[in-house]
Amino acid sequence: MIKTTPKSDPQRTLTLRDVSEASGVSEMTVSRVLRNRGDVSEATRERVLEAARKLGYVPNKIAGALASQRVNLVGVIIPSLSNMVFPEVLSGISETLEDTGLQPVVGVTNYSPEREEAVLYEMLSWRPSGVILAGLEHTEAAQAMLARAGIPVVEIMDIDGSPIDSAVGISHRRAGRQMAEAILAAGYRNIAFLGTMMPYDHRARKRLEGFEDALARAGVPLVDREFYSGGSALLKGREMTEAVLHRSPKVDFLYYSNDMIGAGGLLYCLDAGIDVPNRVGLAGFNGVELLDGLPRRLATMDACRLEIGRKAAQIVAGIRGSDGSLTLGGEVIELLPVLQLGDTIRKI
Amino acid sequence: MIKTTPKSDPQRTLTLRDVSEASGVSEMTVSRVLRNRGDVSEATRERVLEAARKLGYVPNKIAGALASQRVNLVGVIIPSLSNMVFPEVLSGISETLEDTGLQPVVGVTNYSPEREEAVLYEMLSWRPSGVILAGLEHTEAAQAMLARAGIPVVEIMDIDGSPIDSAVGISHRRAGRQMAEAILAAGYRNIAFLGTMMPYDHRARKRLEGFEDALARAGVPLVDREFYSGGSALLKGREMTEAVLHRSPKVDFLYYSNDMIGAGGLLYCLDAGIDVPNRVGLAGFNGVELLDGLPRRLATMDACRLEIGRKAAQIVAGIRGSDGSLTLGGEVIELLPVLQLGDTIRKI
DNA sequence: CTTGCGACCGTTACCGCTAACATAGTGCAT
DNA sequence: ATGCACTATGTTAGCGGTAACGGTCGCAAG
Repeated sequence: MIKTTPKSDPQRTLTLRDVSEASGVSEMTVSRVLRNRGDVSEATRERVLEAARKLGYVPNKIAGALASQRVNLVGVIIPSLSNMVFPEVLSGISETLEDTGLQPVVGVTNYSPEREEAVLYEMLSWRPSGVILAGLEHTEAAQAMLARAGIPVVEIMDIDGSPIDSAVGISHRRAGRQMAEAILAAGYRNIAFLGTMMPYDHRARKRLEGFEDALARAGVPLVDREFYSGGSALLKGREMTEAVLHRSPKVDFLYYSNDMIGAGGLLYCLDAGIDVPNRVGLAGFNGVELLDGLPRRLATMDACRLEIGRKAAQIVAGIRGSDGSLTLGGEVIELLPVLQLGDTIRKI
Repeated sequence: MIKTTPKSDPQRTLTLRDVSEASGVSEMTVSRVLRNRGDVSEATRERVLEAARKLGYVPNKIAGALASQRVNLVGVIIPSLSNMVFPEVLSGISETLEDTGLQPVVGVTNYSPEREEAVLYEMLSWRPSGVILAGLEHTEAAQAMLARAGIPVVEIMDIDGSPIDSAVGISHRRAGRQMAEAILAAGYRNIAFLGTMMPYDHRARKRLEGFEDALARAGVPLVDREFYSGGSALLKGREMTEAVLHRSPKVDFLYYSNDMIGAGGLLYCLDAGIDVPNRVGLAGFNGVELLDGLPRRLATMDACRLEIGRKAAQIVAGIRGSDGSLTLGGEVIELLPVLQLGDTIRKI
């Protein structure tokens, strides 16, 4: 039986057969040429490429993936894009995925476990060759799906918990402790916390836990705390700072759950003529680039975002690290954030 | 012929057949249940759903898409994620796509036409049901691919040019002109421009063109200009502002190509004790949320980002707008940005 | 003159799912 | 009883590629 394609419709989307007919070889040979696989003579290779180019053929990866059982996609699931934190992780991921033939596909959950589950389901239904997702907390169904998927799963950002497969991140509890210790060492004793209210921002919660833990060990209670949700973080930082300083005048240190509200607080203090870091000290978390432009350098901790992205991508792609190490799965990689004192914690 | 699946391997990825065997109906019926299509009795529906749930079945969209020739993906191609502008457009897109069954898939070009072409090729090879991409400037090959693809194509952000299919955006030339007129009306006459150097940021270029055009018509030349690339925008804004004000002391207005460097400039001026807006006026572009937290409100123009995302998604999804209008393709929708004078242009 | 082998290219049988059509049962008016 | 409309389910034939294997041809070695 000879199959032919109707020449009539010029806008039909092209298939391998079109290229094969145009170049006088079999579909298989065209496929081989376009994938650079198997032996094809230089002459036919060029003939095929020429035909494909002229026709404007774009391969159908759907068919290809179904036939080969291989998909060059990696699902990346993150809580938010408006955070500046996650785009940076993404950079790390796509950067190292670039020369592996793998491609990241991003899904956003808005910090909702249910949305995460839905996004994950959708992604797995495209049979990606790996999944990278933020955090260690997921719905039961999501965990089951991941465990069943039979692909590398890397949970990033956080390592305080038990991963499904691999994990790359920092210990937020330890980060909170470290910051508390630095603050105590600088002599501050009336400390307040300002942060997000999001019930599902587990990492911010863990930082606060570590922070309070270290304070408690030194016998220093948290003097005040203030939470927010939504809105412009910079503005919220201003407002919350004003509120706390009015409500608790004796407060001498403000620990923010992220740099953005910390920056807002810093701007407020400078505006209000408050002596930073002597009257009040400030610290944030993340080490965002934005801070470089501020009048004073906010104390913060770098969360190793780029490096987390890189390592996670390496695991999914099965790449050796720069040190020659190969992570096969089931490993936990802890990165160590660096404390940057900046200009908003007084030197001892 | 009776097909059976080997029960041996418990980690084999599941197919419709597994669910069909587990629930005692044909694959087709399972397919119908899972897609909510066609008539299925309540009894079998529940039996099937139960079996699917218990097995942890995740459909294979690759096979489904190939068979049905329908893919619920929309390709979205943008220059950058670290700009805050594009995530907001994305929000608009995903928000309106949410209840259409369509799903956005994001690709990033880093302002490189070649990367855009590569990303587009990759995307089209997944046969999405629509493409949304930033700007009207693309490589020839990219334009050809889009024209051949036979799907809705929406070019966003900019309308100063000729679109392939549909376009939603603002006129950046006009935006530049409007800002120039407002600045002139406020009495400023020694105006400088500070912006990105990226050769492929066509929209910034067009704004500058419109800006200079309006100045020229009033017989006012641009006194100075300064370009940057890379680095922290806020910091660059500070540095560039300092450089310009030193080099051209008579400058009385600084027009920035985006709000981020504008904010840096504003912080510099406040630090340096420069009287804003009397000694020097400032204006940016975009209306980013960040600005709300600044000590003074920077003059800017809202670029209608959310609305652009929404409209673009509506076109791709074939949804009626809130006014009942239905865009079929080939239309250009111009949105009108709103000038916000803020506190950095003196009132007349 | 075979034989063997590698380079090159074609044939066949799927991949997992769905469109389209076919079939069996059921109730109801004729 | 007969036919018909309608519901609920099954059967068949692909979708557009690719893995695996088969064939052909030219040429050097036996």
